[in-house]
Amino acid sequence: MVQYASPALDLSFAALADATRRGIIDQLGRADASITSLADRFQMTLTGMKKHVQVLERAGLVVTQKAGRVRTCTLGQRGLAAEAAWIEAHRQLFAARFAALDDILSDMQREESDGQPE
Amino acid sequence: MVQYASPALDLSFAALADATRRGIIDQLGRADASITSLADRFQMTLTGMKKHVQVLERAGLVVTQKAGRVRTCTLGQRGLAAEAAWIEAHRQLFAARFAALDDILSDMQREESDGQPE
DNA sequence: TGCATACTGAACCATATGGTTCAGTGTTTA
DNA sequence: TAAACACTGAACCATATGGTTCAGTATGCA
Repeated sequence: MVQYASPALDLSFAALADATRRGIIDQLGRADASITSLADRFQMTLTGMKKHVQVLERAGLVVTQKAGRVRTCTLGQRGLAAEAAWIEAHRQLFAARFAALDDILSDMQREESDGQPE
Repeated sequence: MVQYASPALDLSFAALADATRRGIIDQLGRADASITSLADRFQMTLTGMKKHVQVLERAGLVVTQKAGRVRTCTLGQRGLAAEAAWIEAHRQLFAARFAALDDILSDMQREESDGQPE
């Protein structure tokens, strides 16, 4: 497991690769929530939910704070900026590749029609 | 591992959660490549590279085709549209949550200054 | 024909992941 | 003060991941 690149993106994309965790982000977008309420909603043990929240926290997507006996989870201020940036940059890569392909295809078509005037 | 949501996003975010695989996408953005050339560039065995390519392929991000004895890898036409859509939608969620917090804070400030006129 | 190339598949390994249970610890509240 | 609540941590389990090696198979070229 050589590391030539962003461990931050590793962590956040891995965090997003699980439906439960994407659901937690959805949920926290509506309102802050305790571990217990999230565990209820996603039908999971407290321990299981805590692990998911920790994954999101390590990725910087969620922030938690303990007040008394309840730990409240909130969306992290960092947001999804870095992830959006990577995705957008590479969306253009995909698009450019297909544009290049289109060029080749239209070149081929031009050549073809050049060979057969009208 | 209950599944209430998009296994497609599970696959693609998981595929993106690895620096080598993000690097492969980078590379394929510049030019199509064989398994061998990718394995060379990322200093990995053929078998190891093949596994990465398979992960990308299962996620629909890469398409491969075998001609003779060489398998050529290309970016998939599907692109990163679904992933971009999810991220953008949730970026707004994050933003909205902080806008709400700002409102609360400015309310608090207003109340405070109301109590202490000039 | 025969050797080099390019991939493929099985088997293996260490570590990570997604979950559980059980046994705590610290906080509220009746 | 005692019971209920909210979380925490350790231990365990099955499966997935990221890699390897080794032994093929199929293709291309001299």
